[in-house]
Amino acid sequence: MNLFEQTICEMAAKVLNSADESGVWEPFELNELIEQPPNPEMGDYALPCFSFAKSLRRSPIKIAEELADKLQTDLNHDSSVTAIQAVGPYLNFTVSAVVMAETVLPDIFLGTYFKAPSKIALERVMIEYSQPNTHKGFHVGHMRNVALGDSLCRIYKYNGYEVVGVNYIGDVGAHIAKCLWFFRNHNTETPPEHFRGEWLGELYTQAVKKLDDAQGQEKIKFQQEVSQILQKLEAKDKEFTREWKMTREWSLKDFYEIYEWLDVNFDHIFYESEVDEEGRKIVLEGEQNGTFERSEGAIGINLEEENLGFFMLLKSDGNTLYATKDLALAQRKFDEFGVKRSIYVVGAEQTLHFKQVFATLKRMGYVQVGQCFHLPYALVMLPEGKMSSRAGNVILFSQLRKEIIESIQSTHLAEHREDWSQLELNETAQKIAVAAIKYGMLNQDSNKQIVFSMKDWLISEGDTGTYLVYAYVRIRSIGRQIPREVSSDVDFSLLVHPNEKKLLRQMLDFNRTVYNSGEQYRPSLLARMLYEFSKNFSRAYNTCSVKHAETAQLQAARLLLFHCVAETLLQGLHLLGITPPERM
RNA sequence: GCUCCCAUAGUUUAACUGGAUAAAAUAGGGGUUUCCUAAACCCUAGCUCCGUGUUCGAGUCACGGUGGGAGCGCCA
Repeated sequence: MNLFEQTICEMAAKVLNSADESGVWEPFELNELIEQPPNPEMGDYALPCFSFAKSLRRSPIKIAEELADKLQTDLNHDSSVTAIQAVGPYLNFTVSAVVMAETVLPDIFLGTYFKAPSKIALERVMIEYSQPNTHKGFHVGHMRNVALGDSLCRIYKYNGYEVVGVNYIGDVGAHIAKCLWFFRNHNTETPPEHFRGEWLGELYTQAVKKLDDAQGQEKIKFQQEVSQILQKLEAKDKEFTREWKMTREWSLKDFYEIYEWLDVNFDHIFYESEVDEEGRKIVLEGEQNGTFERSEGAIGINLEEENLGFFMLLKSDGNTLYATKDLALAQRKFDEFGVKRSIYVVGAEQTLHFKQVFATLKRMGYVQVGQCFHLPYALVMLPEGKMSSRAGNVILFSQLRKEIIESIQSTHLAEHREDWSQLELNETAQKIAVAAIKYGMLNQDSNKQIVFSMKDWLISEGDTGTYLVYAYVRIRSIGRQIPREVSSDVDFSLLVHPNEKKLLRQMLDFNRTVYNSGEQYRPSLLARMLYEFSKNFSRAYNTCSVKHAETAQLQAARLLLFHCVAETLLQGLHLLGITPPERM
């Protein structure tokens, strides 16, 4: 509850309790009801009166009128509330822009505002995301996961949680055997200098195709060869292990380069290869003590009670499954990392899988499963259907990155080519590209599919990441041109323009928006707020000039306001994983 | 066959979790640069898949359809 909400709730509680002797309204209860009117002319805060109708036995419209009448006498000149009016069934409050500015601007200027949430020390939470497979290409679908997970890590940290952001890389399994099979037996090319991991992904696709296309005797022969490689890998055969390690490094090198470019950092990286054995052990022990059962040669658990069917945990040939390793991984998260809360950022197609994993962990006696959450997100699709490394119809991340950078360089940065260093041109293009990609992945709800079309991602107008960073650089540009130090010692009463007030309101609500984004697992809330915020800045930029302010006092006040807008935008963008350039 | 997700201007998405006149972007039409970066701003036109129900009130909840996507024991 901020200063304004508190004042409003206290005023409303007082007058409600005097009107209704049967019930007692506490200010904090009323705070739950507080909303924001659809447009600022109606007011800044609204109290809907529907819920009072029953006990007061009057229509909400009448109640709002009566309350508004009674409250008029409570208004005085230095109050934070400047006007109260009834609009239909709503009681609307207009608050003082001056008080708002006094409340929020000095704190932002000093930086204390952004440090407040982290002062509350909350529990340790692990966020698992990215999970790419080695020997496959990193495509734009993987990017959605990375953007979501990274942003959530940043938001949770900001909100006071102790965050452990982890990756879980798939470096074992049948797809690797297929890739190596093709690499050894059918490949004629020499590995390229760069992006060897992507090249392996192509080999994998070719391997799948060759296996699918093969007929009769040949098909059987191929399948035996692949199966043999898989067994040799499982048995830690020296030669194959060496080859696996070498090619695995190629993929990892690609991944780490991408993470670095994206400014994504993990606190820890798990590999499937390290939990493989552990998982097998857990399942075999579970079979011994009767938690799991053998069925058709394989081991699994009957989850009919939970309405989740039969969950396979170990193949009949004794090889591990994805599920096997997930049990071991969960055990490590709880036992070794002591996490209280565990978030899995994984595609929605695995919703059933995680329900089964969590149910199995519960049967095994892990009470912590109550704090395990699968955060699903919908796929990035191609117009012709699902992206699949198997089928080879993917848009590689490296291609998206390359095209966006080329587009930025040629259409916008060309004009600076004469006077900027090559280094700055490159860094600026990178920052804008990262903004465009991450914002594009985060600005919509995660349970909605994204149909990928390259031309959509090259747009730099309107509701895009580029727009946000452009707003930021324009504010910084103001600062460079005004020969005046930013100071919080200004006359706040000069900030009277509606556009300025909108900005103040959004800054006042910033920390709450970040909090909600985290608790609801929705970085999109923050992304959208920042877009609206940038939009409001752009409007203010056109209506409230700093350079051409009528008086020196007004200039100083606006300079402070816009400086604070830039600081807030910088913080917000950072929480989305975006670092804006200082000029563009 | 069963289960889950999605459906809103021509297109891509919002709507504070059941509240006020459904809001942006883009595409379309028109305008703004002797003045802090026109990657911007202003004006204009255009929308809740179809039924039934729940209640003061439904884009939002329930049930039944239609269309798209995903999942359902040896893939990850």
